[in-house]
Formats: sequence, C-alpha cells, structure tokens
Amino acid sequence: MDRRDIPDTTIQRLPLYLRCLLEAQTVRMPVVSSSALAEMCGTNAPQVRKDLSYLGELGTRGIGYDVEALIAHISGVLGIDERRRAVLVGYGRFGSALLGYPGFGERGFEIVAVLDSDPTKIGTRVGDVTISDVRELESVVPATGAEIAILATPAAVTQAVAARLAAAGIRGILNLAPVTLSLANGVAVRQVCLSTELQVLSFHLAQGPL
Amino acid sequence: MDRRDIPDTTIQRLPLYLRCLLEAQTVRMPVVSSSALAEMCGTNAPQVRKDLSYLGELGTRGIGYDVEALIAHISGVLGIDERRRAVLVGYGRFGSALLGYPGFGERGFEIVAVLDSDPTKIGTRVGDVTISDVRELESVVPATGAEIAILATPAAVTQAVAARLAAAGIRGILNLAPVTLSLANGVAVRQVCLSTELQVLSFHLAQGPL
DNA sequence: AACTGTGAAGACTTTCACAGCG
DNA sequence: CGCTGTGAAAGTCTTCACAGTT
Repeated sequence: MDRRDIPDTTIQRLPLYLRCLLEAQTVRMPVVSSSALAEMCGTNAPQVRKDLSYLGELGTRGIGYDVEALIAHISGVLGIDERRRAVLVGYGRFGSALLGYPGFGERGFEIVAVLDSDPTKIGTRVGDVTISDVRELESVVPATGAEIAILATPAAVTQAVAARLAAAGIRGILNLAPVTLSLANGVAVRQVCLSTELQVLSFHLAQGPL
Repeated sequence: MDRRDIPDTTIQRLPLYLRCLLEAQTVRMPVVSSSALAEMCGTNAPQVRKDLSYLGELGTRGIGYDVEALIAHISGVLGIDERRRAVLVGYGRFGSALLGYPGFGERGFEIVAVLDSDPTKIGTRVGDVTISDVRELESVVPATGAEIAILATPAAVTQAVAARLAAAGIRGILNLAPVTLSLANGVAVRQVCLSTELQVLSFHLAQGPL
C-alpha cells in the first residue's frame, strides 16, 4: 500500500489516533484493541481497523495493537518523526497565543521565526525567537529552512503574504485568517476558521431539539 | 426540501459562501453567478449550484443569484439571523485571543460570559463582561441564556466542564482543547485542533514534491 | 476465544450533462 | 443566449460480516 493511496479522511484521523495512543501510553497500556481505541477517539472499531490497515498490517490477531509500535508507525507516516520547522506570520492576539502553545512542540513542530509588520514589535524577543520584519520574509524563510507557515495575519494582507511564502519555498500553510487562499498546487493549505465552526453549531441549534 | 435533509458537507460550506457573498457585497456586485462564487470560494460551479439548490430555488436562470437575498437566506438557514449567545470557558492564552476576535460579532455571536478558575482573573472586567468563577457555571449559564460554549480550557478538565455545560443547557460546543468529548447526543460538538492540522500538513510534506 | 484484516455492500458526495427558464 | 436546477453517473468513504491468525 503506497502512502499516496491512504484516503484523506484517514489521514485526518491519524493525529487523533496518535493522541489517544499517547494517552494510552501514559496510562501504561502496552496493547490496545480497535474497539478500545475507537472508544477513546469517539469512532467505531471497524473504522479504526480500516484506517490502520491502510498503513500496513500493524496489529496482532487475537491481541490488538502494540501501543508503542503504532505510535512510531503513525508518526512516521505523518512525517513527524523528524522535527519540522514552521514560521509564524502575524504576532497579534492569535499569533501570540499560538507561539506559547505547547501542543506544537509536543508533536515535533518548532517555530523558528516570527514575522510581523508592526515596527514596535519587530526586534522584540518572544520565547526563543526575535520578531522579524515581514518585509524580510524572502530572506528569513530560506535562512531558517522552514517548510510550514502559520498565518495569523489580518484578512486584507493574507493572500499576498501566502503567495510570497509559497514563492519563498513554504510547502504547507495553516491559515487562520478568514480568507480563501489561491496558490499554485504543490502547496498544501489547511483552513481553520472559528467563526465558520460557530455557524455550523448554530445550524444544529436552529434545527430545534433533535 | 426539509432543512434536515441538507448534507453535512453542504452545511459546512455555507459559512464560506456567506463570507464570499459579503465580500461581493462590499465590492457592490448585486448579482453573482455560480462560477463567480465558486472562484471566490475555491470550489467549482456545479458544487455551488448543488449546495444552493438544497436551500430552495434561489437563483434566476440566465442571470445568477441575488447577493443580498442569498445572504439573507443562508443566514436564516444557519440560524444567525438572530443573535446567538455564547459562553467562553477558559481565559488563558487562547481564551483571551478569542474574546477580542471581531469575527464572532460580525456573524451574530455574542460572548455573554467568561468563566475561569484562576482567582486572580475572577472578577476582572474584560471587554463587556466580568470573568466569573467556573464553579458558578450552573447558575451563570442559565442566567445568560447562552446556548453555545467555547472551550479553551486545559485538557485535563475539559471533559468534566463539557459535561457540566451540557447539563446546564448548552447545546453546542466549540472545543479547542485536544480532547475527544463524549456527551449525550443532542449536544453538537465541533472540535478544532491546531496541532492536528499541522500534522496533516506534515503528511503532505512527507509525500515529497507533488 | 479474541481480535485483526479485508472484500463486498451500502451510504454518502461530487461531478456531469443537459433540460428548463428568464 | 446564459445561467440555474437536477436526475443520473461516477467516485469516495463507511459499515458490515466473516475469514484468518495467534
């Protein structure tokens, strides 16, 4: 099974499995069954087995999945067994919250640069990095070797910044601004919009009780 | 067509359409075609037509969709034509960033209470509200009439807080903590996890060029 | 006996092609 | 003529049932 043949929906669930497996590990469960894992993740056992079967034959019939081995395997498929470098663009309300988020480091992501356009912020040291001028993006990104960018910029400038990041060699963008990016293919984009999520919730409320 | 028959995938795209339509409105486009809307959203024209057709016959053949009428209609379906009240639980890094986020207000959401457990924060005025003690959740939530909760709490306490919110009458939860919630059905949950998103991007990078 | 791995069935989504209408 | 609305086709994802393994 080639990794390219793993369904998108499965890929999106792998980080969830990983989180639950790490939790199982802290509770000292050496082995986990598809149904136990399903319960932890809020899915069902056949879904778990199907998903994991795309990665290879990782379980033992009659027993279950070895937690440590499965963690290692999923990490490898996700490419987080080696450290991945990211730039954070936009050090406003969201940007500063993100920089301190421990979840990134725990999963092997390192924020190696922070860019902003505000002269009062540029040059300030935040955490382990110093805020750089977004105008120097073209030199900072290649210098740090970052492949991923996290965009927490004002909507109006986001498309332009994304295009420059792509040109500077960034190959994955996590966009928190409420803007649809249009970029050459070859750059993966994940869009997160909290306002969108609330609207989906609102729809469910509007459906009335059940 | 009953609203209950609208596919989930369509519902998730409605906020996106809404954003693009509002943008069209600021550019003074009175009418928009399915292909124009598709380009703005990064989808394709048949997808747009199919999605909108679930809401009724909203377009005019030969012409397109009336922007203002379509905004009104989608807002109605999403239930954001009336103001929706939300509680924010957890006033840490993320929580404080969220409170100031203008996108919520723009879409008809109002944060009517903020809850935290830190005694140094409780009683502090932030924006238009005063931070309440999370222990008073059971009285604060009914008093404000909030239906939605935004959870930006530490992972360890999130499941317990969610269960209490559900018991207090909350019917929709936007969960930012990296925890799978298990709740009685009747409560809609949307999970947002930035760490998960980065891992999905990492997978795409790991696939190598193309 | 317990649990995985998987082909096949079923459900859901997207895409297509064109009829229908202003 | 241009663009929407939609049934039908194609594609994708999930669920199921059970064979296979320890």
